[in-house]
Amino acid sequence: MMSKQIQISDAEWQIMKVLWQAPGLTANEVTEQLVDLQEWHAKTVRTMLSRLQKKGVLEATVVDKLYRYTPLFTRDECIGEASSSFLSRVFDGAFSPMLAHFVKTSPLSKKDRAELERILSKYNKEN
Amino acid sequence: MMSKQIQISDAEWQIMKVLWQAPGLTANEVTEQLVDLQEWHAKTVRTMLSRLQKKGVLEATVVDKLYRYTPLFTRDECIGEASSSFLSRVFDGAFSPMLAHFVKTSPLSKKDRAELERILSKYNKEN
DNA sequence: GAATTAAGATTACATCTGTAATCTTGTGTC
DNA sequence: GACACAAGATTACAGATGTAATCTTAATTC
Repeated sequence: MMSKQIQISDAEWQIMKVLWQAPGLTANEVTEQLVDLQEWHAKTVRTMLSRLQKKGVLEATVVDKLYRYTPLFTRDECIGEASSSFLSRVFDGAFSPMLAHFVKTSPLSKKDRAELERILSKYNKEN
Repeated sequence: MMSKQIQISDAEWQIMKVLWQAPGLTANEVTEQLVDLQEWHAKTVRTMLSRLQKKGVLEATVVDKLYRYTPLFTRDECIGEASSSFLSRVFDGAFSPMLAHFVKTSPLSKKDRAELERILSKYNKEN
């Protein structure tokens, strides 16, 4: 479980996404993954990695004299953190108004809605 | 419509919530509303109000020699902004994974779920 | 009218973020 | 072994944020 109060910033999320996809990359490998998408300088990526390590979100292990970075929390854990922080900031922590908002404003395809209904009914049965 | 790139911080959201509830309050009135909930100093509230005004989120009009603050955007507009920013940061902008996450992890009551299903089916009919 | 207040303006200051540049050091090259 | 290069460490620096304190000024009170 994430020990609360760990904040992952916008830019840091980009880094984390890469490392959840491929844990254990080196700084350079992370940079390569990002260069296509982002306009980040290699130095910038290194800064992010260090900060994330300092925050305790990443672990750096030396392999062949190079640091390899690995997330210490799962994507789901971090999503949970970010979500509840967002939820309390914007919706005072109330789930259903938030869901209602998203369902109302989102461009859900028929398929998306079917999926959601499936999930809902599944959870209806369970509790 | 909010002109994008307006960011409302955590603390600022607290202020905004008060003013959406009761537009046109003075700084002191806002402070009063918040003192029960938050531990904010009156000076802090004033700083927030000024910043929000500077950001163009609030408008300050002088009434009887006192500033009265009014939101320039509706709550829904700001929710929309915050949501899409959250959505793109955490879920790469993909709605249904986000919804699925929330539905799975949220402690929805039977009533909440019923409400959601109602909304879903309503939107199913519409498009 | 001198002193006190209270509102608002200005300033403060540490931390976090985005975005790197510079410094240090070990390693490989001639 | 002197030199260059690359990885990592340290430093930079402006804007945002949280959280106020101080300064200015106009109105209020003796």
